[in-house]
Amino acid sequence: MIPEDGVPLTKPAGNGGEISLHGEILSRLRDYVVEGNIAEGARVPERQLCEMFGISRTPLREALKVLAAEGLIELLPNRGARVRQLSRRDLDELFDVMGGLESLAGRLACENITDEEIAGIERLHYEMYGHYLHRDMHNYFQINQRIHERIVDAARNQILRATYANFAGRIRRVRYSANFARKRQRWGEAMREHEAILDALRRRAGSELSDILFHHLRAKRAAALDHLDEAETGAPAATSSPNLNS
Amino acid sequence: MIPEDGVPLTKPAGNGGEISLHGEILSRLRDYVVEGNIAEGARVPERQLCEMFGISRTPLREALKVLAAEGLIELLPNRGARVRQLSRRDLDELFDVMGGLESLAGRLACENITDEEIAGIERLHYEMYGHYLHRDMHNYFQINQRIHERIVDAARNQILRATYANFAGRIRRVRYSANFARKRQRWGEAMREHEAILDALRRRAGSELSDILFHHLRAKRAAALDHLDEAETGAPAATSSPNLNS
DNA sequence: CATCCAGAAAATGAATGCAAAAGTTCCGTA
DNA sequence: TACGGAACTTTTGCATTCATTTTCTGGATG
Repeated sequence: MIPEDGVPLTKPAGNGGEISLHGEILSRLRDYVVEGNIAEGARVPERQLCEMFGISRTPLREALKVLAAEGLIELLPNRGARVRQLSRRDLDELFDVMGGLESLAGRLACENITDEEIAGIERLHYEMYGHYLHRDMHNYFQINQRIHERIVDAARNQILRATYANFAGRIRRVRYSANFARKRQRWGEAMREHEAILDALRRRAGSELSDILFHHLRAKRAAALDHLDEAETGAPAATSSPNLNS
Repeated sequence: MIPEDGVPLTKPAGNGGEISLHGEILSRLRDYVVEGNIAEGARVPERQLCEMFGISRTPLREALKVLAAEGLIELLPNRGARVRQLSRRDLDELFDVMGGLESLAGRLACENITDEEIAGIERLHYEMYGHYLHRDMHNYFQINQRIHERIVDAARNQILRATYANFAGRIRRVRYSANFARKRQRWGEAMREHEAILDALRRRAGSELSDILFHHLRAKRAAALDHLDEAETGAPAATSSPNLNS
């Protein structure tokens, strides 16, 4: 009658050291798909992946079911799995949900964040500002992500954190290809919004920060999807030939 | 190079007519767990469920992996699956995420809802008010849920809808057992909040509705978890008096 | 009497097997 | 040549099998 203990596994977000083969395969396959190793809409070759991972079909198929539940792939009956192709509508929806989650994170962060954490975010902010001044898009983007992650961390909500990570994974490919910062105007706006975010955070103004973050994500969405429209309507067949002019 | 079409299956939320055995089992098993047929923290008997559903272990185990990813159960390596026991902290977090999702739903609903839909919600509201006056808790609760679902529907975001359904399933058992409405005071407050919700919806005041809904859920959370504390410790805990600053 | 350990029984995790469905090839016909 | 369809190959979905691990049982030992 001893209350049994045990460490739960199978976190939604991939953790480092998996024990079960299933968990290991799940993480690796998720990364494999998120990193874009399979074209959107293309088949997920079961047998081939089995050879690649050196396992049998059973654990791989279990991982496929989970990835399907996560929305990364879709299962067609008797026709196997395909990498999910995100429509314009899907992206709209995903960005909005991300906006809602960040909005929530900001609100909760205002309830829980410490002065030290705010100071840390401020440091990141100024670092990011430096990249902005130098037009260093890549590093700007990196720091930007880290700031948002810090806010999510400060929300002190593991479930929110896991959910956020899940959705972030689903749009990661698009986010990278978006490169919204190409537009000077938008970039400047984003910086100003980030200053407002910091300000609201300092004042622990939860509702206000919630609002700012939602609109901030909306602006990101617009930039990212406008870019998508350009790529799609401009040259249908061109898969990777963006004109890098500004 | 032919763009292949096909109807995606494997929706996160269970739909009516499943085709694959796996999907069918997933839905049925999810319902089975959510409805509380297995005690919290208890083992999920693989073999027994196989017999019950009349299938082999393979599709059942696939479903278990998915349910684990959804957070309904947890998998202990070499020791099988157990119904996830939600700690006080988990419940806090889940309610807050629900609050964030409803908050988002309200904001989006203000952008998209039609007058007809508002009229429909108004009818439900007055129906609910009738149940309130008659102290008919069960029907009050039913209508209450339907109103919140209507708002989520009006958000016009399928991903939000699916995510909301997922989390709603995870706390369903607690929500039912919560029976917050037992407390007269809280019940009256909830009614007033619902009037404010309707008002903000009519004015399409997105940010405002977002705020109201979050605090509405926070109040629900407090009521539900205070009730939990009573049940667990025997004495009402005075740990729930957070600063709900705006 | 409690504890520890060996062995049996059961459950788990993964591999393999098999029937059915989908996809492919190839040939006959208009 | 274009089309259709029959036969073959591949893939999928699920069942079954097998090696480990855990859990249960029972008895020996301090």
